[in-house]
Amino acid sequence: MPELPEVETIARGLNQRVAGDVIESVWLGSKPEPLKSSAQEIAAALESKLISSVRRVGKHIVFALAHSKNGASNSAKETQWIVHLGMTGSLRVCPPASEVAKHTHAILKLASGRELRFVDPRRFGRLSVIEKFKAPGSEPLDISFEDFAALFHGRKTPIKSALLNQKLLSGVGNIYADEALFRAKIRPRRRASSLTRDDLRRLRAALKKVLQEAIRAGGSSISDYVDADGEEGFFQLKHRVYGREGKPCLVCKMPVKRIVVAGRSSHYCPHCQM
DNA sequence: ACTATGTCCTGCGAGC
DNA sequence: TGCTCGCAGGACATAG
Repeated sequence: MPELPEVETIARGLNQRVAGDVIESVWLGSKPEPLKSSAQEIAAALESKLISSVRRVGKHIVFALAHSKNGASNSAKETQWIVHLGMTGSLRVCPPASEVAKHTHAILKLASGRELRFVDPRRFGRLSVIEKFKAPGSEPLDISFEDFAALFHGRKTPIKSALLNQKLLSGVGNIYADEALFRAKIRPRRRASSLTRDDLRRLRAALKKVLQEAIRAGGSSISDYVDADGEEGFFQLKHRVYGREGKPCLVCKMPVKRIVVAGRSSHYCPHCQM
C-alpha cells in the first residue's frame, strides 16, 4: 500500500518520465469517484495541458499543469491534478498498444505517443483537480520538534491512531507507523498525551529515519506495488515488526505481537516497546 | 473539539 | 482440488 516513501518514489519516477509531455486527450472510466471534481471537470482540466512537474505531497501525487499553447498571456489560473492511490492504485506509463489492464479507470494520451494510465482494483484511489493543493497535515520529514510535540499534546487517542491521522501528519500509513514506533520503543496503544518529550524526540527521529531509509530503498513492495518503471521496492525486507506476527523480535527474540488499534493491525514487541 | 467505529472495494489466502 | 469466508486498509461519514 503506497505510503509516503512509495508515493515519493512513484512521483519522482513520473516526474522523470512525463514532465514536459502534453496531455492530448483523456478517457475516464465510470467511477474513479473523484473527491471534488466530476469526470467532466477533470477531463477539461487535463486536456491539452503541459505537465510541468510531478511531485509528492503527503500521500498525494501532484501534477502541476500549464497551458501548452504559447500565445495568449494566460490569465487563466493553473490547475493541479491530484492523484491519491488509496490501497491499490497505480499510475503506469504505457505504449498505446499495450493491453489495458483490468480496473483501468483513466487513460491520458500524451503527445509523446505514450499513455499514462490509472489502474486501481480496489477503488480506494481518488482523482481530483484543484488550483492549489495543500495537505491538511505537516510533512513528517520537515516538521520541527516543537511542532511535532504540539501535534500530540492533550490527545487521548492511541499514538498509533494519531500517527495515522492525516490532519496531523501527512503521509504516514500503517507500515511506517508500526516501524517508527518499534524503533522509538513505544507501544502503539500508548495515549498520545502520555508521551514524554524524550519519547517524542525518539519518535520523530525514528519516523524520519525509517521514511528516509524506505525512500532510498524505493519503497516497500507489498501486494502489487511497483514504481513508475514497474520496479519493485525492497524496503519490505527491512521491516522489523510489520507483518512479522509471531516471529522473533530482531532485537530480543521475543515473538512480535499483533493487536488491533483503531481498526488497523498493529505490530510491536512487548519486550522492547513500553 | 475530539474520539471511536463503520463503510467502501476486490483479491487473495487460510481452512475445510 | 475447489469452494467459501474473512481479512487487508486510507479516508471519509456518522455517531457519541
